[in-house]
Amino acid sequence: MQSTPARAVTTICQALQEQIEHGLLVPGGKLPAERTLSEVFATTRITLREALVQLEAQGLIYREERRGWFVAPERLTYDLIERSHFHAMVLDQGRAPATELLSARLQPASAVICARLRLPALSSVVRICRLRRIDGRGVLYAEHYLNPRYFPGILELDLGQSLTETYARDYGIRYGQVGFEIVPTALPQAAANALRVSTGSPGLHITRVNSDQHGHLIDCDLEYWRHDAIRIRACAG
Amino acid sequence: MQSTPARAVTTICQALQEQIEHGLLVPGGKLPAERTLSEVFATTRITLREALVQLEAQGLIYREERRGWFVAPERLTYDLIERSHFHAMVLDQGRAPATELLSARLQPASAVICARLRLPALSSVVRICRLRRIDGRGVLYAEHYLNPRYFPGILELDLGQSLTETYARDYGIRYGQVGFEIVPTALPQAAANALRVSTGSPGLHITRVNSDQHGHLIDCDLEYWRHDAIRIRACAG
DNA sequence: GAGTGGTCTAGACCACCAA
DNA sequence: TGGTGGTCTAGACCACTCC
Repeated sequence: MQSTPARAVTTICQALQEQIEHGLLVPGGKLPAERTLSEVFATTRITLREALVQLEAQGLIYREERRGWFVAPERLTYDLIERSHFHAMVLDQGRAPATELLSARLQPASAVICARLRLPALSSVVRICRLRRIDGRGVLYAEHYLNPRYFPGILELDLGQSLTETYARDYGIRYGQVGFEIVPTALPQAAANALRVSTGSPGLHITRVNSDQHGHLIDCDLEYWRHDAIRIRACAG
Repeated sequence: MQSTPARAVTTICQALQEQIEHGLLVPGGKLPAERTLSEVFATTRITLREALVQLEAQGLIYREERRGWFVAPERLTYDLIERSHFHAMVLDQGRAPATELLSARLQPASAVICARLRLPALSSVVRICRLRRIDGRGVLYAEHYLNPRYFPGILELDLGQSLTETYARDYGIRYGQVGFEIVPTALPQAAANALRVSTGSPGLHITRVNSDQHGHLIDCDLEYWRHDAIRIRACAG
């Protein structure tokens, strides 16, 4: 059937996959060192790494820059329609969310952001960069861009919390229409660094453009997810 | 700023990226041979290939099994809300669609399909496998599973056409509610073969579960897209 | 049949993480 | 400081594509 006569890489993938599926390697657990594994499978590190990269692409294992390889936990389900925010979503699914504020400041908007928010050239926007974790593992790097007109003084608030809740509590703003754009691509430098992922590894880029209950474009956010950490759901019709 | 002192791989990526963005390499065009490129950049094939794989992950270039590397065309925009079908979508975006029927038959449903279509164990389903192309390039491998109860005699019809139109024309069935599930993962063997992609390369897996205008679950399809060929849009609220 | 990509070997050095 | 992962070298053979 299969013309390929059992590649070394394939054999290694299957062996590891079997061990993982049978629970001999637990989610979040660390794999043995690459050199050890390459001895176990009687091959070179290069070949072994190719197998690991393939399992990484499948989402079965993941890598932490310079720390090693780990068994991937279950994906988070992200429902496009039931607009929940990160903390609630993660809690609902029995996991522990955390948010780390990386930076927040007022700055000139890039051309891309001006277009998304329909702002004139050289407008200022509030830019908030955050890292989100599930059970301690960084899964999402997000850049929020807010139209400052709707959010006076927001830089003084606690931005480690849910923005959705801050909007409602401090500004009386709730989300109305939301536009999504989902693109599978490599993680850009900033996202890769924050997620401690090697540069150029596959990721999922989600752009959200948010309007409030009155139809004003209030903000947008650029989300970069580890590709193995997410499953998107939606219902239409 | 950047602690890394300009890796060889990074340098190569930037050089190629620049050439592509400035149109010296046109979409669909073939890159020079790997050995040629490795000489141009004064490095080994292994290192050069790593750079190519990274550009592939970014969606800038793609590979055709044993045929070489090519510059990736623009992505197709797939709108979850405006339920259009493949042919119409592709035409609307000024491209040329094509569909190739790979197989079609009645067979016992797998457990996964039974669950999706809420069928009892060991039910039979119609399974239709197709390859879809844009401007001649294979971008989507799709497996359709139809509840045969709603589609008597469908295996006798021309399945190279739009199923959506066949449903409407021959069975008076239109789509009602549709459920989506989107998961970034490696392409499985069958999809990789059909798309002439190397096994285990990254892809996007979309599962659709379709109801008709009366709310009956009529079919589902498992779609496997080249990760660089698609951009998903949706609007909610 | 020539050339290409797919696969694999057998090393090496460095930077960083953990102990 | 030892071990790990990140990166790179300099080859090799095979199967397939394309001429």
